[in-house]
This record gives sequence, C-alpha cells and structure tokens, in this order.
Amino acid sequence: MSDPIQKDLNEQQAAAVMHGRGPLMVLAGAGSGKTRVVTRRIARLLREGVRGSEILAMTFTNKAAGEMAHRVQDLGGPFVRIATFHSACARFLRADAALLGYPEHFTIYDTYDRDSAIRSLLEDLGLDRLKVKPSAVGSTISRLKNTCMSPQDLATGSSDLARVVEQVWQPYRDRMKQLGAMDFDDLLLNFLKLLREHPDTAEQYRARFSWILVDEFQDTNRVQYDLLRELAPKDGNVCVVGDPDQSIYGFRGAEIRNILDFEDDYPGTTVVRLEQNYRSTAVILRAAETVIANNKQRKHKRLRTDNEEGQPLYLFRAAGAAEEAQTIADRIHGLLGEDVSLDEIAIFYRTHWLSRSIEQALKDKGIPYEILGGLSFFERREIKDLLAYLRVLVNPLDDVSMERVINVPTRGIGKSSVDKLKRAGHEAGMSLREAVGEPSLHAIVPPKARKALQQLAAVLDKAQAATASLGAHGALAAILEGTDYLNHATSLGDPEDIAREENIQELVSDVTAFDEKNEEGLGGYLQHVSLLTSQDRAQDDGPRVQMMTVHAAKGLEFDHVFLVGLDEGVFPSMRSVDTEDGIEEERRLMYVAITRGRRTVFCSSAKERMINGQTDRMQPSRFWKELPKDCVQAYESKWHSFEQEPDSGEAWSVDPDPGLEATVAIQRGLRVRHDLFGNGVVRSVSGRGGSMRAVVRFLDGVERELILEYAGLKVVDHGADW
DNA sequence: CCCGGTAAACTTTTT
DNA sequence: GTTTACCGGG
Repeated sequence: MSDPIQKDLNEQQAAAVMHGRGPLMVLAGAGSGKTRVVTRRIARLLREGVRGSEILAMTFTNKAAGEMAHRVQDLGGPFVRIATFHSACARFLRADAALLGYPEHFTIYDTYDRDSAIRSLLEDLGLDRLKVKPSAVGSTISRLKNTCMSPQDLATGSSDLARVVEQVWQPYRDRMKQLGAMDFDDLLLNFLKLLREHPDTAEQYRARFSWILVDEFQDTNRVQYDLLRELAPKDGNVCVVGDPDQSIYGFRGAEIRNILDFEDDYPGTTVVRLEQNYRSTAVILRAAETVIANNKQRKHKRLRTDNEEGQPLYLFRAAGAAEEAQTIADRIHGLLGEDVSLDEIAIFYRTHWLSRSIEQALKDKGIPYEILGGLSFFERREIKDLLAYLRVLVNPLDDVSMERVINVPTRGIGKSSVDKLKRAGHEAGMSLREAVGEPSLHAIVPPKARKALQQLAAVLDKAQAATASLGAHGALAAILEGTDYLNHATSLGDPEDIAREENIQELVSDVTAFDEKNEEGLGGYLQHVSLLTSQDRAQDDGPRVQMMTVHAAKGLEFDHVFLVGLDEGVFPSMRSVDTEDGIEEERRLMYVAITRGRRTVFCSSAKERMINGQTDRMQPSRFWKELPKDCVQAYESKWHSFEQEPDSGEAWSVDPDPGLEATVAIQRGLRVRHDLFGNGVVRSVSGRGGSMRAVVRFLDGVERELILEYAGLKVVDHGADW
C-alpha cells in the first residue's frame, strides 16, 4: 500500500486512524505507536477536506504538541496548530477576556509569581507571622481548584493551613482579578467559566471545532474533563488517546476515572486497543507488565511483542550513591565503546536531587550529558526581572511584577517607600505602576526615592512608546538601556556574571526572533513564554546522555535506560507509601520508566544514601522485588574492591578533631585543596563554629562557597600573592 | 536604605 | 551541601 497515511499500520491502528464520526477512545499501551496513530488520523481528516481550523488537538506538553504538528506536516498535511490545554485556553481567553472582566493582555503567573501574590496578600490580611508558607497556601489552593473543590472541603479547623486557605481563598481570587492576572489553574477554570456563563459563546466554540482530540487523556483533571464536555457533546467527534497504566499526575489533580469511565459518559464510544508493542525487547516488556500487574485499579490490557527476547534487566545494589554513580558512568563508558550513540542513553530518577551524584560521576569521566527539567531559562532571576518589566508595560495592573522590579537595580526605593506608595495609590484607585507615574503621590517618600521614581517612570514611559513603534524587542532594548540592567546583573563579582550576560543576550535574540516571526507583539511574546517549560528549550550541542525525572521521561524512548535510586522511600517516595492509591501511582511511574527502554534497562539502588544531610540506611524498593526473576540479572561491577570516595564522610567522621583544627586555621589568602575541586585560594571567610564557610577560587576560575565543616579543605601552603 | 553576616529549612513529581 | 530569609550595624 503506497498511501502514506495507511502505510505499515496494523489492524487496530488502522481502525483508529480510519474511524469516522462519534466518540473514539484509543487505549494505547506503551510503545504501541500512539503518536503515529494520532498524527495519521489528523492527516487523514485534513486530506478528506476537514480544515485545520476545525480541529482542536490538545496535548499536555509543548514538546508533544510540536512533535505532532511536525509529523502531520511530514505526512503532507498543512500546518495545524496543536496546543497544550493551557496554551489553548490562554489564547481563547485573550479573545474573550472582557466577558470575564479581565483585560485582554492579562498576565499569566507561574508558581513563583502566584506565591508572591499570596505572600503580599497574607501581609495585607495580617495573616503572615503565622508560620504558614505562601507556597503551601498556593499549592493547596491549586489542588482545590484542580479538583473542583472549595476550602470547606478541607478537613476544617484541623490546621493553621486549612484556616488560612479558607480566609485567603476569596481574597486571592479578587486580588488576581484586580492584578489582571491568572495562574495556571485559572487559565482552565476561567475558560470553563466563560463557556458556562455565556452559552452563545460556548456555542460558537462548539461550532468552530467539529473535531476534538485529546492526547494523554489519563492525565486530565476534573476541570479539563469538564471543559471537554462543554466543547464536545455526547455524540461529538471527540477522540481521546491514553493509557491508564501511565497515569502519573494524580498529585496535580489528574483523575484516571476520566479514562476508566469515558465509555459511560460518552455512550456509543468506539474503543480501540493498541496492544502490540514495537519498542522494547520481550524481556523488558514482560518485566514491566509483571510489575504493573500488582495494581488493582486497572483496565484490562495486555501488551504483546514480536521483538526478540533481548538482554535481562541488570540490577545493581551499590554501597552508596557514589558507587552507584560511578558504576553507571563506567557502564555508559562501556556502551560508548560498543558504538552506542550518547543520545540513545538516558538516566531516570524519581527526584531531581538524585541527579547530583550521577552528574559528578559523568563529569569526572568526561561523558557529555544534559539535564532536562530543573530550572528553566525563564525561571532565572535576571530573566524574570526583565520579563517583569515587560509585563508591567503590557499590564499596568500587575503589581506583583511592578513590585518585583521597582527597586531593581537598587535605586533607593526601599520597602517602606514601596508600601507607602502602594497604599497611597490604592486609595486613589491606582495600581503601583500608575502610582509610580503620578508625581503628586511622590511627596510621601524621601527625596532620594522621589527622584528615583521620576526616573523610573520616564524609563517605563519611554519603553512603552518603544513597544508601540518597535515591538517587543524595542521594549526590551529600552528597558535595558534605561535601567542599566545588564551592567547591574554582570558586575556582582561572582562567577555567574558571565552566565547572566549570556542569558540576557539570549533573551534579546529570542525576543527579536519572535518579533520577526509573529505579529502579536509584546503581549503575544509574554503569553508565549509564560507557558514554556524547561523541557521546551532544545539546545543543540551535539549528542549527550539525557538525564531527567521519570515524569519528564514519559513519551520518550531510548535504547539504553538507567533507572537509579530504586530505594524504598525514594522510589516509591516516602510520601506516597501511606495510601494504596499513592503506591499504585508510583508503580505506574515504575512502569513508565521501564517501558522507555528499547534494548537494555539497568536498575540500581544504594545501601545507604545522604538524605537531608544525614546518611540513612536504605532498603531496596518494593518494585525491585516485583521484577520477575527470569527477567533480571545481578550486574557485575568492575569495582571489585571499590575504593571509598574521599568525600564520602570518613575523612571527618573517623577523625573529626584534626579536621576541625584545620578549619580554624583557614583564612583569607591561604592556598587550600578540596578533594573534588582541587587546589584553590581562599578569598574570604565568614561565620564561625559549625557554619563557618569560605569562598574559594579554584584553578578552573570558579569561586565556590564551602562550609568548612563539610568541605574537608586542607591547607597546601601560604601562597599569599594571588 | 543597604549590605553583610547568620541561621534555618530544605528535597517529590509539572502545566 | 545549598539557598533563602531575617537581623543588625553602618
């Protein structure tokens, strides 16, 4: 068959691709060609005359969305916009924001901004000083929103947190509206609200999107499900694709129920099961299936494969994290010798902090690697500062952003001045930005601050004018020039100066590139970047070993997979072991991790691990024991008599007194030696006793701040002339 | 108001 | 080990 759309499809895949009208649910097991089915189905619809604008396809990550759009084009289709739930809602909301009393260019707050807003709210309400953290309040509110609950549903009165949440709940909503801001959850909730309160508008959306497709359906939460029901009537042309065994986002409100009960909610649903795995060896698949079979809440599904048996899963139980890391680095080195490409190797872990020891081992062996996730480009301080300036230009109501930068770079407008100005502005019905631009309100602050405010207002006005005439990059240039921010961020005298300069340059290029490709201006740019995540910036520096959390690994596949930290209390995580549901979700995570591997899977655990500064004894994970015996084999480490790492604690635990002596002797100008970083010179010393620390400049030119008690510095000599 | 120093908390997982 | 928040002197 030469038709590219039907080429090489098995019977079930073809059924899903060719299905006509009416609800369709595709239960796609791991590695069963899900993406292929989705993209071909879209391509097929387009070929049969459906216009791209009639299709609403939603995924959970920008990466998945981009990949799908790309593959549809490869099949000869036109460009179709495939969006994440959040970006689709943001776009729709922008068009109809006025209906909800929001400005068109509302600001999207990330978790950090949200917590800033809550912190300021707690202060205003006099609820600070209770030791409730804004982030705890923020995440509780988020959880409630995602599950369509209200504070009354919390176990009432039992905790300070519950009480604070109850008191902040409504004020937070009011404040966000006043700020012209929405958090991630609001994007979904407010769009749902829009559809429900404006039936005519809802009808327009239903008429506009006659074909709806949702990927990773097992990860939808209640709000997303309700949105779908608003957009797609019971007999609508809605196609959902997912795998209940890969539902791993329960913590942010995802309900597997949505996929388990889809057939009940959409009567007459056609169900297609993709049960042929094309990805992994038979051994890997059998191991994964055996583990997941321990879950009780499952939809019946059984994966088959015609692939070869393959190598057993290697199990390695290390003495500690250092041995675990070095053994993995060692084995990767071996794989590279067998002509395996670096980017076909991936290392997965349950939490980010497990990556540290691995990172060190790879660095030592000179193996190139890349860590996905963690701090994203747009979460860096200097970038957030500049974006805050830009946000204020587009949305003058955004006090959180204005407050962030009103004294950055420091210009003599301290906290008390800001508070005064805020209050005065508030009484006059003005936002902070407006108060900054209102000279009559400046009298209440000291002369120095007054002058600074006038200058700041001038810079903002100038940047605003530049936005209109030159677009987003003009605005950024005006801010950079008016505030001297580049100089401020790159003269702190620490080693990050260079990185910050590069980041700012990159932001400039990014903004400029956006202006060249888009007509949406600064507002469009800000909305665009608000929804980007750390996964979305693919830097192409040649092939590298990929390191990421198991969550981030979903949807990806690699020839060789390393799964580290299979310790009870780490994976499954300590917080999950209390409940059956928690354990089942962790087990699904395990299933996701194993099924990423095409050829080999290597699992490791450690007998002891440093957690929160103290070394704990670890038991192997229960999932480790659930792996079938006939699929596993103990890994023979090359390290027959493993050499204890110098930094593994023995240096000072065996003989702490001499170490302490040495720390007392550390002083500025001394040449010292660190076990990991090598030789360096002490630049400054601070603190005393147990928290005494020193800034040391090492031979690689990097200055590091070290806690003397832990660092185990040794004095080399008195090379004073550095 | 700013900066340096000191102490404490911190580690799920993400749009 | 790292990062951030708070406190007190200049």
